[in-house]
Amino acid sequence: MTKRDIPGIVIGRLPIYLRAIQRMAQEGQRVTSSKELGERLGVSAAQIRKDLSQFGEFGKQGTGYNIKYLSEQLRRILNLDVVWDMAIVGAGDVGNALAHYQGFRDRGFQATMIFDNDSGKIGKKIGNLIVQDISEMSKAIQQASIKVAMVATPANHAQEVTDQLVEAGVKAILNYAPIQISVPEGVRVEYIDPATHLQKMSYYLK
Amino acid sequence: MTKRDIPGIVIGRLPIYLRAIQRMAQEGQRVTSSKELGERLGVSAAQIRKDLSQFGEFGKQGTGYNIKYLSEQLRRILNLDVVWDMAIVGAGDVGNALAHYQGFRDRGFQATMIFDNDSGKIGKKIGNLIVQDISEMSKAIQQASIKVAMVATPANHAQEVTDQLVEAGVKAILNYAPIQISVPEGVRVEYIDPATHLQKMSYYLK
DNA sequence: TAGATTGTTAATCGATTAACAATC
DNA sequence: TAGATTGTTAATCGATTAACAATC
Repeated sequence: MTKRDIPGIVIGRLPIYLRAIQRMAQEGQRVTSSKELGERLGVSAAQIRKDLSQFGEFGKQGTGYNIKYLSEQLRRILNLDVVWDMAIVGAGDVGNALAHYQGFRDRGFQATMIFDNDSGKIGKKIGNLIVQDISEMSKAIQQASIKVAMVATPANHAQEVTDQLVEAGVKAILNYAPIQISVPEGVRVEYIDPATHLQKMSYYLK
Repeated sequence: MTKRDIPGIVIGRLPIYLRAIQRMAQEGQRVTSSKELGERLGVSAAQIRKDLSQFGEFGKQGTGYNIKYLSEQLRRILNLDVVWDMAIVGAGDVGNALAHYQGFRDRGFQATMIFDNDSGKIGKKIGNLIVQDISEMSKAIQQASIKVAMVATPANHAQEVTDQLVEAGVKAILNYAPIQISVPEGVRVEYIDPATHLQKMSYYLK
């Protein structure tokens, strides 16, 4: 099943919009406009209206967008009306920080498993997870029907770990290893690599 | 001073190219082509040639690009022929992982300071850094002429911390707090928020 | 009603790709 | 020489913005 053809760049902005309006909601605000939201995010009002119009009509002329309603709609569109269980692969510093991170739950995700291949770490507790042997990973992920994983291994293990995850049925991978990984059609990968962000900024630095 | 007008989207791809060819170099490869690099990264060969041609002529017809030479050139373009000192703000799980992260050094950066406002953390050692009181931050950053910082505080402190960093002369901020921050002209900000990446993927998840 | 703001269309702008002469 | 691949131009494609009728 392929989604109706909405550009990936639009999909990528929806979580940004959602984050901003959820913050507005927290601050007690009830209504916003494409103008206000755009100013807060540094994007044009027209772009916000255009993006949202791909999915329906969520605003009212003259008044703008009801924050609670728009927030519900965005969460529905992004499939965030459920909480997705996640596996973490790698129990080093990054895996550790991810296991402790409190910010996922409110935003539709929770880490429920963490794996490593280091016998010194297996069985240890990190947050409320117990580090499992990576040799158990495939079985555990299949049994729990896990669809989302975060890879926090060294670069040289990222591809083999990815292959195992895909084999076990994972469909979305957030890769912290500083290397491009390849996956079959139908599996999504996003990358987090602080050094590439820093390097992009250092271009402007002198 | 403004750089000659090269699109930010091009600058953003250079670190990706650099990462890939440095890996090729590690694997002992001497030469590559826009075709090979493109296939590895999932971008078109034409795009790679076009991007690189913004900065000079780095290849040879018939043979391609010398990896060592291209790598040097990219590092020069990105101002990575020096190591940039960085400050970390926030000594929670994220700050801790950043302080321990071994991957920066090879890529042009090193964390040399970490700050927190929790008296229970101040004075403690994280990796080879000692957590300093955030009230000392401005002075310390100015004295060391630090230009790059990573913000790893809760969202509600990110803006005030940013203001202090900018005031102290920081020009590039990597923000891990899940909130948009505003900075004056001439200061760059990049964002890392795992939840937005996950939410982008979950759109495609059912 | 008057003012504000939406959703949408058409115009503009910018980025990507295809094609190819040059040349190693 | 023949084959490969660059750097660059022109064509295509896609994304953003401006403008405005509709309407709350």
